[in-house]
Amino acid sequence: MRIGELSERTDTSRRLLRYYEEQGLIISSRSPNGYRNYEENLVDRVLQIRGLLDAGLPTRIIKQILPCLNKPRAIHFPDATPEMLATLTLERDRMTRRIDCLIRNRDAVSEYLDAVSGKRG
Amino acid sequence: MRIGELSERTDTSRRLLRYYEEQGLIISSRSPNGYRNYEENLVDRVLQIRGLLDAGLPTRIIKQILPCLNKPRAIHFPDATPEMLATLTLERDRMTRRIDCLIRNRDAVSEYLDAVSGKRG
DNA sequence: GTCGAGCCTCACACCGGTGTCAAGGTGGGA
DNA sequence: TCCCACCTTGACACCGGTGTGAGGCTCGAC
Repeated sequence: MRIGELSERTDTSRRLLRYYEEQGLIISSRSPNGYRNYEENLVDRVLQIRGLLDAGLPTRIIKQILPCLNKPRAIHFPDATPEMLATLTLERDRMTRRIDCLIRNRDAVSEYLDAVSGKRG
Repeated sequence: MRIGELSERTDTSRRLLRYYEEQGLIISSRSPNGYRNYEENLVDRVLQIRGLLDAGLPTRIIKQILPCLNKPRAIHFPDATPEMLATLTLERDRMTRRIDCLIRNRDAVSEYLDAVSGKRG
């Protein structure tokens, strides 16, 4: 599909899609006329990227993480250098801390909302 | 305590502490000489702010959330306007989605790491 | 052939979080 | 008294994610 369709289906501006490509997060083939061509699975990938970005990860980390997140994961391990594994481990731990922190605060907000809605009203 | 101590204890630059104050996330009294004075509990609060920022929330949202996260929560409900409750509800849901997304991806990374470490090595 | 929609690249601009530096006040110890 | 560490405000600058617009090409429909 072309960029317009991908843009609509992922609710992501064309600008951003080009940016993600520039950052190496997604790839596209080109038609003879220079138009980008996207595979069907890019839809999911873009949504995943958005989610990770929204979760606070920078593109350069996402770029490292994405290759591990493909479906037939166990089959074609990319060439995992020790540094990359270290980065991934580090990042996984960061994510865990982030998750814990988010959960704590989400629950606090939730409790608060419950309390407010439940009080004398 | 003064800004230097708070900075050390929270591992946060003085610059950022002033910025957080400027954004209304923390408050300080002033000594006659103009120096900022911080209460003991600011340490926890700053750490919480850092966590939320790191989790991807912008300061203006954190500012709204923080008042709900104080210890004697059930006691002094701040004046919760309907708009604010709506914002909080919205943000809570965003946090939940973020959490889910982070967990999914964290687990995927984790699985990948497990697979790599477990394969023929 | 021409018009419009969609695509291309390039570039400037914004905003939020943060670093850094300048110029200056404060205050305790040698 | 002087020095140094610490504080103040203010400004400029960066980086990453994103918007926007200019100038130009492509392609299908009329």
